[in-house]
Amino acid sequence: MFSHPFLSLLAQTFLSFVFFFILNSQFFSLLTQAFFCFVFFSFLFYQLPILFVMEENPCSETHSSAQLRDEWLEIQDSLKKKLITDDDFYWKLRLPAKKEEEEEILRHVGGVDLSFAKDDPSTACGTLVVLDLLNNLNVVYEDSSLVKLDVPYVPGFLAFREAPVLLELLEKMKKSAHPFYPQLLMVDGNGILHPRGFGLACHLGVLANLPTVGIGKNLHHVDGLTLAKVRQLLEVKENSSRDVFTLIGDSGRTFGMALRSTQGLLKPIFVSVGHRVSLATAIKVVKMTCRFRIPEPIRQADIRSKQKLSSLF
DNA sequence: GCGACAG
DNA sequence: ATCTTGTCGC
Repeated sequence: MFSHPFLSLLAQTFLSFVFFFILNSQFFSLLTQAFFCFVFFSFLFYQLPILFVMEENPCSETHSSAQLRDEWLEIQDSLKKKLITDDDFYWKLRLPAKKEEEEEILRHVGGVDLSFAKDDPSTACGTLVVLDLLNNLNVVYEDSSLVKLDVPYVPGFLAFREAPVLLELLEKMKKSAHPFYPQLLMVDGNGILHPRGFGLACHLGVLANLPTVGIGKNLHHVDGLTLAKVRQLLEVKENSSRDVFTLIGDSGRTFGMALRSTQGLLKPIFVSVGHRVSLATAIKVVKMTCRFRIPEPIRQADIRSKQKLSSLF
Protein backbone atom coordinates (compact mmCIF):
# COMPACT_ATOMS: atom_id res chain seq x y z
CA MET A 1 0.00 0.00 0.00
CA PHE A 2 2.80 2.39 0.96
CA SER A 3 6.09 1.67 -0.75
CA HIS A 4 8.42 3.06 1.88
CA PRO A 5 8.39 1.43 5.33
CA PHE A 6 8.70 4.78 7.06
CA LEU A 7 5.71 6.10 5.15
CA SER A 8 3.58 3.12 6.13
CA LEU A 9 4.61 3.60 9.76
CA LEU A 10 3.50 7.25 9.59
CA ALA A 11 0.24 6.21 8.00
CA GLN A 12 -0.39 3.70 10.78
CA THR A 13 0.30 6.26 13.48
CA PHE A 14 -2.12 8.65 11.84
CA LEU A 15 -4.75 5.95 11.47
CA SER A 16 -4.46 4.94 15.12
CA PHE A 17 -5.19 8.54 16.16
CA VAL A 18 -8.26 8.56 13.94
CA PHE A 19 -9.21 5.18 15.32
CA PHE A 20 -9.18 6.22 18.95
CA PHE A 21 -10.89 9.51 18.18
CA ILE A 22 -13.75 7.63 16.55
CA LEU A 23 -14.03 5.12 19.43
CA ASN A 24 -14.25 7.87 22.04
CA SER A 25 -16.73 9.89 20.05
CA GLN A 26 -20.43 9.84 20.83
CA PHE A 27 -21.47 10.53 17.25
CA PHE A 28 -20.69 7.11 15.78
CA SER A 29 -22.80 4.03 16.10
CA LEU A 30 -21.37 0.72 17.24
CA LEU A 31 -21.56 -0.56 13.69
CA THR A 32 -19.48 2.35 12.38
CA GLN A 33 -16.92 1.84 15.14
CA ALA A 34 -16.70 -1.83 14.27
CA PHE A 35 -16.16 -0.94 10.62
CA PHE A 36 -13.25 1.41 11.39
CA CYS A 37 -11.86 -1.22 13.73
CA PHE A 38 -11.85 -3.68 10.88
CA VAL A 39 -10.16 -1.23 8.49
CA PHE A 40 -7.47 -0.34 10.99
CA PHE A 41 -6.56 -3.88 12.04
CA SER A 42 -6.59 -5.27 8.52
CA PHE A 43 -4.22 -2.46 7.54
CA LEU A 44 -2.03 -3.19 10.55
CA PHE A 45 -1.78 -6.89 9.86
CA TYR A 46 -1.16 -6.31 6.19
CA GLN A 47 1.65 -3.82 6.75
CA LEU A 48 3.46 -5.34 9.76
CA PRO A 49 4.81 -8.44 8.01
CA ILE A 50 6.03 -6.24 5.14
CA LEU A 51 7.87 -3.98 7.59
CA PHE A 52 9.38 -7.00 9.23
CA VAL A 53 10.68 -8.43 5.99
CA MET A 54 12.03 -5.16 4.63
CA GLU A 55 13.85 -3.96 7.72
CA GLU A 56 14.85 -6.97 9.73
CA ASN A 57 15.32 -9.81 7.32
CA PRO A 58 18.89 -9.68 5.99
CA CYS A 59 18.04 -12.32 3.39
CA SER A 60 15.60 -10.05 1.56
CA GLU A 61 18.43 -8.13 -0.10
CA THR A 62 20.16 -11.18 -1.55
CA HIS A 63 16.85 -12.76 -2.39
CA SER A 64 15.66 -9.74 -4.34
CA SER A 65 18.95 -9.43 -6.24
CA ALA A 66 18.82 -13.11 -7.14
CA GLN A 67 15.25 -12.58 -8.22
CA LEU A 68 16.32 -9.59 -10.31
CA ARG A 69 19.01 -11.69 -11.95
CA ASP A 70 16.41 -14.30 -12.88
CA GLU A 71 14.21 -11.61 -14.37
CA TRP A 72 17.13 -10.29 -16.37
CA LEU A 73 17.94 -13.76 -17.63
CA GLU A 74 14.35 -14.22 -18.77
CA ILE A 75 14.35 -10.85 -20.53
CA GLN A 76 17.61 -11.67 -22.32
CA ASP A 77 16.18 -15.03 -23.29
CA SER A 78 12.98 -13.60 -24.74
CA LEU A 79 14.71 -10.75 -26.58
CA LYS A 80 17.21 -13.23 -27.98
CA LYS A 81 14.41 -14.90 -29.95
CA LYS A 82 14.12 -11.73 -32.03
CA LEU A 83 17.85 -11.55 -32.74
CA ILE A 84 18.96 -11.57 -36.38
CA THR A 85 22.61 -12.30 -37.06
CA ASP A 86 22.54 -11.99 -40.85
CA ASP A 87 22.57 -8.96 -43.11
CA ASP A 88 19.11 -7.45 -42.97
CA PHE A 89 19.09 -3.88 -44.24
CA TYR A 90 18.18 -1.93 -47.35
CA TRP A 91 21.45 -0.08 -47.91
CA LYS A 92 24.56 -1.15 -49.74
CA LEU A 93 28.15 -0.95 -48.59
CA ARG A 94 29.87 0.92 -51.39
CA LEU A 95 30.25 4.32 -52.93
CA PRO A 96 27.29 5.59 -54.95
CA ALA A 97 27.93 5.19 -58.67
CA LYS A 98 25.06 7.47 -59.63
CA LYS A 99 23.35 10.37 -57.92
CA GLU A 100 20.06 8.51 -57.56
CA GLU A 101 21.83 5.67 -55.79
CA GLU A 102 22.81 7.81 -52.82
CA GLU A 103 19.67 6.92 -50.91
CA GLU A 104 20.60 3.23 -50.97
CA ILE A 105 24.15 3.62 -49.69
CA LEU A 106 25.33 3.31 -46.09
CA ARG A 107 26.12 6.86 -45.09
CA HIS A 108 24.99 7.62 -41.54
CA VAL A 109 26.72 5.51 -38.93
CA GLY A 110 25.80 6.10 -35.31
CA GLY A 111 27.88 5.60 -32.18
CA VAL A 112 26.85 5.47 -28.53
CA ASP A 113 28.76 5.58 -25.26
CA LEU A 114 28.32 6.36 -21.58
CA SER A 115 30.75 8.21 -19.31
CA PHE A 116 30.63 8.42 -15.54
CA ALA A 117 31.47 11.07 -12.99
CA LYS A 118 34.70 10.38 -11.13
CA ASP A 119 33.23 10.92 -7.67
CA ASP A 120 29.69 9.68 -8.17
CA PRO A 121 29.43 6.48 -10.25
CA SER A 122 25.66 6.82 -10.47
CA THR A 123 25.88 10.07 -12.45
CA ALA A 124 26.37 9.33 -16.12
CA CYS A 125 26.26 11.04 -19.49
CA GLY A 126 24.99 9.08 -22.46
CA THR A 127 25.86 10.37 -25.92
CA LEU A 128 24.66 9.54 -29.42
CA VAL A 129 26.62 10.76 -32.43
CA VAL A 130 26.09 10.19 -36.14
CA LEU A 131 28.99 10.30 -38.59
CA ASP A 132 28.87 10.80 -42.32
CA LEU A 133 30.67 7.92 -43.97
CA LEU A 134 30.69 9.70 -47.34
CA ASN A 135 32.10 12.94 -45.98
CA ASN A 136 35.33 12.34 -44.12
CA LEU A 137 33.58 10.82 -41.07
CA ASN A 138 32.26 14.20 -40.01
CA VAL A 139 29.99 14.32 -36.99
CA VAL A 140 26.60 15.41 -38.34
CA TYR A 141 24.52 14.84 -35.22
CA GLU A 142 25.19 14.89 -31.50
CA ASP A 143 22.93 14.56 -28.50
CA SER A 144 23.59 13.83 -24.84
CA SER A 145 21.59 13.20 -21.74
CA LEU A 146 22.66 13.38 -18.12
CA VAL A 147 21.12 10.72 -15.93
CA LYS A 148 21.23 9.15 -12.52
CA LEU A 149 21.67 5.40 -12.81
CA ASP A 150 20.19 3.22 -10.10
CA VAL A 151 21.11 -0.07 -11.75
CA PRO A 152 24.59 -1.38 -10.91
CA TYR A 153 27.03 -2.81 -13.42
CA VAL A 154 26.81 -6.59 -13.31
CA PRO A 155 29.09 -8.50 -15.70
CA GLY A 156 26.92 -10.10 -18.35
CA PHE A 157 24.07 -7.65 -17.75
CA LEU A 158 25.55 -4.38 -18.97
CA ALA A 159 22.47 -3.68 -21.10
CA PHE A 160 20.22 -3.27 -18.09
CA ARG A 161 22.42 -0.43 -16.88
CA GLU A 162 23.19 1.34 -20.16
CA ALA A 163 20.51 0.49 -22.74
CA PRO A 164 17.63 2.60 -21.34
CA VAL A 165 19.55 5.88 -21.69
CA LEU A 166 20.80 5.08 -25.17
CA LEU A 167 17.37 3.91 -26.32
CA GLU A 168 15.88 7.19 -25.18
CA LEU A 169 18.42 9.14 -27.22
CA LEU A 170 17.63 7.02 -30.30
CA GLU A 171 13.87 7.34 -29.91
CA LYS A 172 14.11 11.08 -29.43
CA MET A 173 15.98 11.35 -32.72
CA LYS A 174 13.61 9.00 -34.52
CA LYS A 175 10.51 10.80 -33.27
CA SER A 176 11.80 14.08 -34.64
CA ALA A 177 12.18 12.31 -38.01
CA HIS A 178 15.76 13.51 -38.28
CA PRO A 179 17.19 12.89 -41.77
CA PHE A 180 20.48 11.63 -40.30
CA TYR A 181 18.94 8.88 -38.19
CA PRO A 182 21.63 6.16 -38.23
CA GLN A 183 21.41 3.30 -40.70
CA LEU A 184 23.77 1.34 -38.50
CA LEU A 185 24.79 1.78 -34.89
CA MET A 186 28.12 0.98 -33.30
CA VAL A 187 27.94 0.18 -29.58
CA ASP A 188 30.65 0.31 -26.92
CA GLY A 189 30.04 -3.18 -25.65
CA ASN A 190 29.88 -6.66 -27.07
CA GLY A 191 27.23 -8.21 -29.25
CA ILE A 192 27.06 -12.00 -29.30
CA LEU A 193 30.49 -12.15 -27.63
CA HIS A 194 28.69 -12.69 -24.36
CA PRO A 195 28.05 -15.54 -21.85
CA ARG A 196 24.56 -16.07 -23.28
CA GLY A 197 25.26 -14.68 -26.73
CA PHE A 198 23.27 -11.52 -26.09
CA GLY A 199 25.37 -8.50 -25.11
CA LEU A 200 24.54 -4.79 -25.05
CA ALA A 201 24.82 -4.39 -28.83
CA CYS A 202 22.25 -7.16 -29.43
CA HIS A 203 19.98 -5.85 -26.69
CA LEU A 204 20.02 -2.32 -28.11
CA GLY A 205 19.67 -3.56 -31.69
CA VAL A 206 16.60 -5.65 -30.96
CA LEU A 207 14.88 -2.96 -28.88
CA ALA A 208 15.61 -0.18 -31.41
CA ASN A 209 15.18 -2.54 -34.37
CA LEU A 210 18.42 -1.18 -35.78
CA PRO A 211 21.45 -2.89 -37.32
CA THR A 212 24.14 -2.83 -34.62
CA VAL A 213 27.79 -3.82 -34.25
CA GLY A 214 29.39 -4.54 -30.88
CA ILE A 215 32.84 -3.16 -30.08
CA GLY A 216 34.72 -4.39 -27.03
CA LYS A 217 37.93 -2.72 -25.88
CA ASN A 218 38.63 -5.65 -23.59
CA LEU A 219 37.92 -9.31 -24.04
CA HIS A 220 35.00 -10.72 -22.13
CA HIS A 221 36.12 -14.24 -21.19
CA VAL A 222 33.48 -16.50 -22.70
CA ASP A 223 33.43 -20.16 -23.71
CA GLY A 224 37.13 -20.68 -22.96
CA LEU A 225 38.28 -17.57 -24.79
CA THR A 226 41.13 -15.92 -22.89
CA LEU A 227 43.51 -13.10 -23.61
CA ALA A 228 46.35 -15.60 -23.54
CA LYS A 229 44.77 -17.62 -26.35
CA VAL A 230 44.09 -14.49 -28.30
CA ARG A 231 47.70 -13.36 -27.94
CA GLN A 232 48.81 -16.79 -29.06
CA LEU A 233 46.64 -16.51 -32.15
CA LEU A 234 47.91 -13.00 -32.67
CA GLU A 235 51.48 -14.23 -32.89
CA VAL A 236 50.56 -17.04 -35.25
CA LYS A 237 48.59 -14.72 -37.47
CA GLU A 238 51.38 -12.17 -37.40
CA ASN A 239 53.37 -14.43 -39.64
CA SER A 240 50.61 -14.46 -42.21
CA SER A 241 50.37 -10.67 -41.80
CA ARG A 242 46.66 -10.65 -41.16
CA ASP A 243 45.01 -7.97 -39.06
CA VAL A 244 41.91 -9.93 -38.06
CA PHE A 245 41.32 -13.37 -36.66
CA THR A 246 38.20 -15.22 -35.69
CA LEU A 247 37.29 -15.83 -32.05
CA ILE A 248 36.10 -19.41 -31.75
CA GLY A 249 35.14 -20.77 -28.36
CA ASP A 250 35.75 -24.24 -26.97
CA SER A 251 32.28 -25.28 -28.15
CA GLY A 252 33.20 -24.37 -31.72
CA ARG A 253 30.93 -21.35 -31.82
CA THR A 254 32.14 -18.20 -33.56
CA PHE A 255 31.77 -15.20 -31.25
CA GLY A 256 33.38 -12.48 -33.31
CA MET A 257 36.76 -11.25 -34.40
CA ALA A 258 39.76 -9.61 -32.81
CA LEU A 259 40.87 -6.74 -35.01
CA ARG A 260 44.12 -4.85 -35.08
CA SER A 261 42.60 -1.56 -36.13
CA THR A 262 45.99 0.10 -36.61
CA GLN A 263 48.86 -1.60 -38.37
CA GLY A 264 51.19 -3.36 -35.95
CA LEU A 265 49.08 -2.50 -32.91
CA LEU A 266 49.36 -5.13 -30.17
CA LYS A 267 46.09 -4.47 -28.41
CA PRO A 268 43.17 -5.48 -30.59
CA ILE A 269 39.53 -4.50 -30.39
CA PHE A 270 36.85 -7.18 -30.27
CA VAL A 271 34.15 -6.95 -32.91
CA SER A 272 30.99 -9.00 -32.65
CA VAL A 273 27.63 -9.12 -34.37
CA GLY A 274 24.93 -7.05 -32.73
CA HIS A 275 21.70 -7.28 -34.73
CA ARG A 276 20.74 -7.52 -38.43
CA VAL A 277 24.42 -7.48 -39.49
CA SER A 278 26.71 -10.36 -40.43
CA LEU A 279 30.21 -10.60 -39.01
CA ALA A 280 31.72 -9.97 -42.45
CA THR A 281 29.73 -6.75 -42.85
CA ALA A 282 30.50 -5.70 -39.27
CA ILE A 283 34.24 -6.02 -39.91
CA LYS A 284 33.99 -4.06 -43.17
CA VAL A 285 32.16 -1.18 -41.53
CA VAL A 286 34.49 -1.10 -38.55
CA LYS A 287 37.53 -0.99 -40.81
CA MET A 288 35.96 1.88 -42.75
CA THR A 289 35.55 3.93 -39.59
CA CYS A 290 38.89 3.21 -37.88
CA ARG A 291 41.20 6.22 -37.84
CA PHE A 292 42.66 5.11 -34.53
CA ARG A 293 42.29 1.99 -32.42
CA ILE A 294 38.69 2.80 -31.49
CA PRO A 295 36.32 3.28 -34.44
CA GLU A 296 35.38 6.94 -34.88
CA PRO A 297 31.65 6.72 -34.03
CA ILE A 298 32.42 5.25 -30.62
CA ARG A 299 35.49 7.38 -30.09
CA GLN A 300 33.55 10.57 -30.81
CA ALA A 301 30.68 9.52 -28.56
CA ASP A 302 33.23 8.75 -25.83
CA ILE A 303 35.07 12.07 -26.18
CA ARG A 304 31.89 14.15 -26.31
CA SER A 305 30.19 12.42 -23.39
CA LYS A 306 33.30 13.00 -21.26
CA GLN A 307 33.38 16.65 -22.29
CA LYS A 308 29.73 17.08 -21.39
CA LEU A 309 30.34 15.55 -17.99
CA SER A 310 33.48 17.56 -17.14
CA SER A 311 31.86 20.83 -18.24
CA LEU A 312 29.32 20.17 -15.51
CA PHE A 313 31.97 19.55 -12.81
C1' DG B 1 37.26 -23.26 -2.94
C1' DC B 2 39.12 -19.73 -5.96
C1' DG B 3 39.39 -16.88 -9.89
C1' DA B 4 37.28 -14.68 -13.96
C1' DC B 5 33.75 -11.41 -15.42
C1' DA B 6 32.08 -6.01 -21.65
C1' DG B 7 31.22 -0.88 -19.17
C1' DA C 1 33.51 2.70 -16.21
C1' DT C 2 37.23 5.87 -13.03
C1' DC C 3 41.88 7.37 -10.92
C1' DT C 4 47.21 8.40 -12.45
C1' DT C 5 53.15 10.75 -15.03
C1' DG C 6 55.90 11.52 -18.06
C1' DT C 7 57.54 10.10 -22.30
C1' DC C 8 58.22 8.94 -27.10
C1' DG C 9 57.30 10.27 -31.81
C1' DC C 10 54.83 12.51 -35.90
